Amino acid sequence: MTADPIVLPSEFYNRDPRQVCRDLLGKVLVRREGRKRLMGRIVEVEAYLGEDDPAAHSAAGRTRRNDVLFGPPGRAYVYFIYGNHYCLNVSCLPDGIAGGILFRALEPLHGMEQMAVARNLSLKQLHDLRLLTSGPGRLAEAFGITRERDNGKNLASCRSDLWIGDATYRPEKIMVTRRIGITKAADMPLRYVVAGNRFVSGRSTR
DNA sequence: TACATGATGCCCT
DNA sequence: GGGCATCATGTAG
Repeated sequence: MTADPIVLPSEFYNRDPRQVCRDLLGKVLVRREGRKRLMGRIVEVEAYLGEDDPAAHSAAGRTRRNDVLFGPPGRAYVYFIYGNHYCLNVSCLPDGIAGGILFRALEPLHGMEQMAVARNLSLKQLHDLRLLTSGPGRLAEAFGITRERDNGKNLASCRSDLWIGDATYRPEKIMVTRRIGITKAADMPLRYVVAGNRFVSGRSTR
């Protein structure tokens, strides 16, 4: 087994979500299951700016549901959507100021078999690895992420069983587009993708 | 207490 | 390309 990547400190997230988005592309999401590891390279994220962003969960002010977004940076904000799916976010900006980033797609790096089991995919379906982690609901399911288990967890600590590590990999080119699946503030360019990466969600991989 | 809605994915056509 | 499952949350009443 290769060594774990170095965990990114909470200061990394203590900035404008748009800047964190750019720097997060290419980093690695790690799930520790005992001695085993699930790892995926971050290739698609979306910024949610806080109380001034109509599309953000924090737009209506602080509630029990979105409390993590208002808390300290580098924490996991997990919510349940459409009665079916969990989505993973990380909080940004200092304690008291809302802001976060939605993880939309990963490139699987390690533990693909276990991800397939978590996604209820057969070996035959495994011919396309995009089915594992392309899309926010998919990647959450592949990594076993739920609100009960992970909401509020510190992603900036390698003592957590879910955290984000640095990587030597740097995306050649970053593309910025509109965010997916929202109606309010839909034309704001706040979705960041690794250009040309085949694990980016959506129809056109470009 | 009731109801509308949603940062999705899957299956069918 | 479109319909639909399925439920936590927030808001209205």
